[in-house]
Amino acid sequence: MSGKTRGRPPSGGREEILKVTLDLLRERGIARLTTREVAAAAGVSEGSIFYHFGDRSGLLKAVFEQSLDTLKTLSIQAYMGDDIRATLSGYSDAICQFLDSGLDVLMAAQADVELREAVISFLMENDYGPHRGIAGIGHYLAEQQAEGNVRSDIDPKFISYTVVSDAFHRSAQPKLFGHRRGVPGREAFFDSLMTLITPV
Amino acid sequence: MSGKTRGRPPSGGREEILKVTLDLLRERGIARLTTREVAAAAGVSEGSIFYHFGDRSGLLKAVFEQSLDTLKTLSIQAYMGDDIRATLSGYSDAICQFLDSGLDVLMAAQADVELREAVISFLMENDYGPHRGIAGIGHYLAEQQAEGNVRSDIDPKFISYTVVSDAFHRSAQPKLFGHRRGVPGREAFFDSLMTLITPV
DNA sequence: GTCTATAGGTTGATAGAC
DNA sequence: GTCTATCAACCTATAGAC
Repeated sequence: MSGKTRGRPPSGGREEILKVTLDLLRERGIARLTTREVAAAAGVSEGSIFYHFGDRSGLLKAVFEQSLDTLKTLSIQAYMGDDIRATLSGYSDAICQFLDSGLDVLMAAQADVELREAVISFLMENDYGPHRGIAGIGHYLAEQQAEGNVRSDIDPKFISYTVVSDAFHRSAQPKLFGHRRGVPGREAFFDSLMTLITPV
Repeated sequence: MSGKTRGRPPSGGREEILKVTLDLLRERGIARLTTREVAAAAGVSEGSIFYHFGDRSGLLKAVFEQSLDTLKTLSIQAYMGDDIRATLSGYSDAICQFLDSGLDVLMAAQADVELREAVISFLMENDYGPHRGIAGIGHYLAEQQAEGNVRSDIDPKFISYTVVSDAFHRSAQPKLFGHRRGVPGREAFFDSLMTLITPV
């Protein structure tokens, strides 16, 4: 490996196919995603798609893995600070940003058993999943608790789970139900949360 | 209307088709759901499917609406009592029970723009959605708060949202990620929640 | 209402030239 | 690596008998 992304960019075709596929997937849904339309939208021939990805399934898996692999860089580390609220809120925001497209991918995979299993395997192998975020926030809060910045009678794990499941719900509800009714604004959510966990 | 389900059951064929469709949909995914296989599994001819539902889309919409319409009977009313924990826990359990198949339907609909929009319209028309549960729990907790059974410095709406988003996450994570890591057990979750909202 | 048979239209995939 | 055919398979939907 001499650097970069490991031997590729001879003609951008492959990357364009990946990009277009994800776009079409999110707009029209995986059921309407045909190799024909991908080729047309990407400005390449169908042959190119099969040359690069083998088959339709291979194309989809590549798109899924590329999308989900952004989880690699998603860590609370980048948001950690003394301001608990800012830390939690910042990280939550980053999770939502990932889920905006990540959830579409995850849900699209549910449309086909084979893809479903492939995606779950990929997540397993890389240890990707909500448990990471939950654990990360949990450790952070435990530290803050040790320093007396968080009420001592609560379980950090519970709070961290609450933060992650909020981000999850906040991202998923609009997609599945078409609206945000019932979901508190970010500010309101963290206002309430801080009220609960701040020592008296 | 003379009663029952409004003029139907001449031969159970229609109901069997609906049942089998939902089963196949959940097992193999909507992308692999063909009218051919539904007919075979239901023990009817393809013609019957089109006679009853017009087209494949009609079949899917019928299945979706039938599944989602069980939300009609999902209310906190049935679980309300003086024991706050039992009330919340019982209702949460009922939500999860609905989501077990409801989420599969909701996510399957994401596979096709047309279905996606049809489902969202259906939900809108019936005012189905998380906001209902959130509001219901919110009112209940506000009452309990007025009676001094819930800490007075917290927003009932925040807690109710937390309960619903937990049920949501608890149901969704196993489907999307294939495991429950990071998700606290029901008991642990409500233990922590009660600790937070119980007056000192 | 249910079945059989069949038509019509897509779609994923391959082969071979450049 | 990319393109231009082209194919074989499959799937939705219809027509007509019972």
